[in-house]
Amino acid sequence: MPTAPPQPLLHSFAAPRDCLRASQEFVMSDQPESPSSSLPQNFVQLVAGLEFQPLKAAEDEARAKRLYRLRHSAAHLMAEAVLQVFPDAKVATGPAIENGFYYDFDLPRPLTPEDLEDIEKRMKKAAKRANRFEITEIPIADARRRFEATNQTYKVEVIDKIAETQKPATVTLYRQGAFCDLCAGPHVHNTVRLKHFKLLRSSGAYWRGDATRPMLQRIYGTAWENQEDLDAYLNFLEEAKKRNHKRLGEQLDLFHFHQEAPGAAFWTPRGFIVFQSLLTYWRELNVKRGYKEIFNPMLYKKDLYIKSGHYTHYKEDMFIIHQEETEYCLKPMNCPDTFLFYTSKRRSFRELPLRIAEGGILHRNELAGALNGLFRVRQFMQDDAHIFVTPEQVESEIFAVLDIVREVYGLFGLTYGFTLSTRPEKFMGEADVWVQAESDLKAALDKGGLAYAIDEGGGAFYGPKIDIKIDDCLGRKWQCATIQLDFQQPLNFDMKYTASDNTPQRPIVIHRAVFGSIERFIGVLLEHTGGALPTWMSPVQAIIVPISDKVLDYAFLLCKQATDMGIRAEVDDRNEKMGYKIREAEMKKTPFMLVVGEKEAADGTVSLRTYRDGQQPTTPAAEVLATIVQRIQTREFDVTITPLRTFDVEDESAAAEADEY
RNA sequence: GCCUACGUAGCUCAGUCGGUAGAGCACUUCCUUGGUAAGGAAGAGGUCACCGGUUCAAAUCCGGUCGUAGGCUCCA
Repeated sequence: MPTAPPQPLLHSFAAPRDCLRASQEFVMSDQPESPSSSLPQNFVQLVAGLEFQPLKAAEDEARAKRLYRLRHSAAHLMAEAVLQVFPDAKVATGPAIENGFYYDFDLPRPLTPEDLEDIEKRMKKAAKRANRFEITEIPIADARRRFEATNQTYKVEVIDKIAETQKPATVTLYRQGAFCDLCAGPHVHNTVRLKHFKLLRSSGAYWRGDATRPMLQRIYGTAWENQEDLDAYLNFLEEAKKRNHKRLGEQLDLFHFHQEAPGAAFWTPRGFIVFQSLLTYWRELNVKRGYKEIFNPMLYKKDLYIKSGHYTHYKEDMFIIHQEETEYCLKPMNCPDTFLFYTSKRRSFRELPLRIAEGGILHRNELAGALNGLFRVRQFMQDDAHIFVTPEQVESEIFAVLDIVREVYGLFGLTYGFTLSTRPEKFMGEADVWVQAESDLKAALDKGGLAYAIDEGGGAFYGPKIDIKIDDCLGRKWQCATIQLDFQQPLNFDMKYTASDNTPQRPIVIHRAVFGSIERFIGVLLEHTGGALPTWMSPVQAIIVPISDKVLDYAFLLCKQATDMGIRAEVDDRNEKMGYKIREAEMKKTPFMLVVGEKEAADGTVSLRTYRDGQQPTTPAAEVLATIVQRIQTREFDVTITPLRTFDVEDESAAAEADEY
C-alpha cells in the first residue's frame, strides 16, 4: 500500500503568535527600551554612549555583593570557632554560597549536632569581641612555606593551583581574631557585623568534589543582614519542608516507597490517576502534533546496547541480568529499541519527518545515596519520542519541539530556562559532525529568540542537547525536558531512507522528552502547587457530602450524573458529621465539594465549596457539574500558586570568586 | 558508592539510668442524623527495620546488613 505523503504538520499547529510573544519577552529583557526615545532633543547628547539599567537590578547587585562579603566573613568566623574546638583541624575551603556559606574541614572525629550548637555559640561570642578583619599581601612562595609549616596541606594545594593557573606574585591573607586564612576577600571590616547567622547542618564532602580524594566534613550555615531576613529564610525552609513532595505523596495518598524496591514508586489508586492524567494528555498531544506511539519490550540482549554504545558508555548505570549463558539488560533508554523499529523496514523520504513516541519504563542503576523520592528514582517512565528527519528538516523540527515545550509548561504555569549542552569528554563519532549538530541547535534557539546558557561538555555521548530546566518552589532547578540531536546512532544502526532521487540517505535523529520522567515531573508539580493539583489531574474531582443519610439517594443520583459526564466523583456516605467530611476533603485538597442536605435535594441544587475559594453560594447542580466538566476539558490550571519567597540573589562575579578559596 | 544522622502501630511521634511498649490520627463496632476544617463510647492493632554480640535482663549498649534523609558525586 502506498504511503500517503506526510502532512506538513508544522503549519497546522505552529503557534506563531505565542512564539513571537515569547521571543519578544526574551528580547525585551535583554534590550531595554532606548532611553533616548523619550528625551528632549538637547538631552540626547547627555546620555549618548551611556548604559542604563533598572534601579532594582543595580540594588540587587549591590545587596548580593554585601551578602557575599558577609557570608564569606561568616565562614571565616566559623573556621575560627572550629579551630577552638579542634586545634589540629586542617581547613580546606570555605566559600559563600547561595543563601549562606560553608567551610570544609579535616577533623579528628565526626561532628555531632551538639558540636554545631557549640560552634555556633563560639561564633556568637567571637563576633561580639568585635575583632577587625585585617589583610596582608605576601609573596606566594612565602605563603606556601607558611601553610606548609603549619601542616595546612589543603591550603598548600590551593596555593599550588593558584600558582599554576594565575601565576600571581603575591597572595592575600585575611586575619580576624584567632584565625588567619588564605583568601582573596573581600570581607566585612569587623566581626561585630556578623550577627544574623545560623549553622544548618554538617555533611561529608569530597575534597575537590573528587570521590578518590579524602572525605572532609562540611558545615553549612546561613547568614543575613538583619534578623528579619534570617527569620524569613528559616521560615522559608520550614515551608519548603511542608511542600516536600514525599510528604504530600503520603498526605494525599498518591504513592509509597518500600525497601523491597528502593528507588521505585508504588502508585496508589489515587496517585495512578494523577499519573494517567498526564499520560492521557501526552497521548492527545502526540496525536495533535503528528506523533505515532509504539510499545516495545523492556529486556534486551546486551548486543543491542553494544551496537548503540550504551554497553561501553553507560554500563555502570544499567541493570544487567545473567540468564544462563546470555546477558540481558533492562532498558535504560528508549532510543536503541526505537531504532530497531525504524530499521525494521525500508523507509522512504516521504515518511519523514517520522515522529515516533514511546512511553517506555526505564531502569537506571542510580547510586544508593542519590535516590530522592520521585526526583531521583531507579525506575521511571519517560514521555519519549524520536524524530527521524532529513538534514533540511532539523531546524524546523527542533523549533516545533520547542513549541511543544512552551505549550506543555505553559499549561502548568511553570517557569523554565534553556541550556545547550555540548560535546563531553567521552563521545562517539567525528568532532566536525558534533560541531554541525551544535550549530543546528543554536540556530533553532536563536530563531526562537530564546535565551540559553551553555554547559560545555554536558552533552550525551551520542550528541549535543538542549536541556530545559524547571524552577521549583525552592528555587531549585530540575531538568525535565531534553532535546537531543543525534548524528551518531543512525550510523550505529545503519539507518537509511530512500531519497527522491532513489539514493539511500542517512536520517538524523532528534530525541525529545518534555516531562522527562513522569515521576519527577509529578514531584515537581506537587511541590509547585503545594499538592493542590488542577481539577483535570485531581484523583477525586468532586466529593459529594450528604449532610445526613436522609439525602443519600440524592447524593448518589448526583454522583451518577457527574460520573456519566466524565467527572471523577464520589459520595462520602460515612456516618460522620459534615464538618468532619469537609475537613477530610480539604486535607485531600479536593477541588470541588458538593454539600447536599434536604433543602438542596428538594430543589436540585448543591451548596458548593471549592478548595481554592472556600464556601460558594448554593447553585443548581447542573450548573456546577457543567463548570467542572468545562474545567476538565480545557485542562484549566485552576490552582492558586503562592510561591515561596525565593532568596535567589545570583551574582556571577561572586560565584566565580567563590570557586577558589 | 562515600560522609553524617535516623529507622518504635497504616501515619506522625513519645519512651529517663538497660528491667518484657505509649499517645494522637487512621481502622472496626455501637450510639448519634448533623449545615461548611475533627460528635461520643468501646475495641483491635507492635518479633521496637533485619542479623549477630555484650548482659541475669536490650527498643535502649556494641558490630554488621538493609532502608531513609541531608550532602559529595552523577543525572531525566
